[in-house]
Amino acid sequence: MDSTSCLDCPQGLCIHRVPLFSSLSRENLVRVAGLIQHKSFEKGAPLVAEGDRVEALTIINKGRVKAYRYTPEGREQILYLFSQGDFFGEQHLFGDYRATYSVEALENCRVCLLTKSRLEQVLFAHPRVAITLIAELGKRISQMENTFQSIGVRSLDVRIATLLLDFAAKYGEKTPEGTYVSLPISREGMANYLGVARETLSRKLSKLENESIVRSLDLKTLLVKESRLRDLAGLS
Amino acid sequence: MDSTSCLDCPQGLCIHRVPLFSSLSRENLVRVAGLIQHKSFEKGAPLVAEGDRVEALTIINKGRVKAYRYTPEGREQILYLFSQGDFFGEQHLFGDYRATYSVEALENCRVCLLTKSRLEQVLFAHPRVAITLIAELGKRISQMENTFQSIGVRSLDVRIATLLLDFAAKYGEKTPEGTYVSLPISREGMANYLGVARETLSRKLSKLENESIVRSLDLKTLLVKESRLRDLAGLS
DNA sequence: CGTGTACTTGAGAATTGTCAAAGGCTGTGG
DNA sequence: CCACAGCCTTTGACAATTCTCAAGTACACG
Repeated sequence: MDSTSCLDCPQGLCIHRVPLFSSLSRENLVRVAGLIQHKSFEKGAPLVAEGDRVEALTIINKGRVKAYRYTPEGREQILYLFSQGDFFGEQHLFGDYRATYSVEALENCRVCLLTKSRLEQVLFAHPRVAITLIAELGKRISQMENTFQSIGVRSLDVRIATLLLDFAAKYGEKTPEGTYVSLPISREGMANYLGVARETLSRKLSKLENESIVRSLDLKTLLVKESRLRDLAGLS
Repeated sequence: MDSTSCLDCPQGLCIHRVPLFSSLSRENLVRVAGLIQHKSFEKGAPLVAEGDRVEALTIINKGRVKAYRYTPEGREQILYLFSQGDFFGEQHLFGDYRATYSVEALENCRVCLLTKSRLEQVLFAHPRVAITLIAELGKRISQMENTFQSIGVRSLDVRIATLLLDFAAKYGEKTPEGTYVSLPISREGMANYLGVARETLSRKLSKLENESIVRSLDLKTLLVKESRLRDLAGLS
């Protein structure tokens, strides 16, 4: 849990990889970098707890994290999976000031932190960054709309195919035999994400395995045939 | 479908009611007002069609509209219901440039339009507005997270209670006998919104009526007991 | 006052949830 | 290196919920 300025970054300016600041010139990038702090978290460590006061925008530099809440019934509901270049916390900086979800490291990770006042400073000085931020939020909203729609879809098979395709796009590596997907979460996590029982997901995955559409190599690794998933998802 | 500047607004500056511009001084409000155009739409008229090129941020001035898509199965999936003070189109101004959903007037309505270039102009000149916009987007994301979670909730009864409470908060009028809710959409619309069959929603509403939790006065008007819905929704 | 649309209700089929038991992987300690 | 404990996952059987199809009813509109 060390905390250092971005200027001390071993590989130089890490924020050049953050899309949020892509509109900045090298000079301004250096200036912004000076405002950023770093932290590292070990697998399983909490980055934010629901109800916490949020002080900073967090940008993922390395590793994956999950954002989740507990439902009234005590089930963990995953809202987001963030990885390199993603950010979170912006809703709570200019609004309620309290985190509405918890965030936990799924792997060892490193993040950039930009406090509220420093972010405001950046936004005032660089309107282009504000517009990029607005665009990024728009993208996130669009993604949520897609998720939302796929939930409205009655068929669970379609929703599962869609989820696997999302994972393949984000965490997959294409090979001639298919796409190797490194799953960020357990079956239980996926089931909760989809809002179904763990057992139901198991059965559906088994069915897909029988049909040679996916193959479970490892609990955290799946070999999937994207083209056949697309058929199922109705995208074709 | 007349189109006039906001300065010609009958009741003076209508944008003073738009939260987005709440940070502006009267003077700047007048300046921004000059950049805004108006349009009126009759009930049933399309404001945007999916796939259209989006040229302007649209702010609802009067009336209600629905934003929706068609699922692959041909079902209409409602994504948002917007009413006075709400806005839409921002995702498509700084990103894909194409609308990812259609918008239709549910009642006669009037809207304010701010074109992309003019909005950028405003955001550059008034960083405070950009921050307000970011905050508003954050709020919308939070709402979507809530919706998302309530869909993750297995029990349909809970989801229905939550929806009715949302409607009561937005479109309800409290009286000693309960809250009179003017429903913006049909039963079919609600069912699609929840992602269930029309018939299932009917049955659930009948059950709620038997338990004297809601009373259907009219297809578009419901008398609901909010406290009992809150019990059902598990909020209490 | 009819006609069409939207809504409600019923019955059986299909899907999913729940509970219980068995299987498999991981890590620790002998 | 093996045995075992603990946890996650899978499978099975049955219960509960929801969907689909079909018929009947209420309401809005011309």
